[in-house]
Amino acid sequence: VAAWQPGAPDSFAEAVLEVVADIPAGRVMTYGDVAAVLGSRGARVVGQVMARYGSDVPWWRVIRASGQPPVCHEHKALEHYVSEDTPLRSSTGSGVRVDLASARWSPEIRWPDHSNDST
DNA sequence: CATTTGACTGCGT
DNA sequence: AACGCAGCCAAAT
Repeated sequence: VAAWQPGAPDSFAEAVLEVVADIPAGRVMTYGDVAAVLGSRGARVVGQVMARYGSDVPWWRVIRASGQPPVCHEHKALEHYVSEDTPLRSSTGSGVRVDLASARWSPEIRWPDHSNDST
């Protein structure tokens, strides 16, 4: 991980990896949101990047607009959700749905960190 | 350079 | 609520 230099995205993929890597535990973002943060609407492009380079980033924090992790990866993602205490919305019986109403996170927020303040 | 492919999304049936 | 169809966008072939 951290094989790329922050602030110097060579490609759309690099930018995606940065945003995904910025998602804290217990929070999730939809592909469309990540794409929107990058100033693009290529939700599928984000997914495509994840499929190729996502193996090095917390991809389970990036889900579909339906609140479900990528197909074929729902089970693995669920393991991470329960491990990160991600706000789920339905039972773990059939379909892992994340509570986007609460788990949705914005990379612009940045958690209140005033450990270094300079006036 | 043109075509094809998706870890997607939103709407209609 | 589930399934199908068309739109979008950047990368890979």
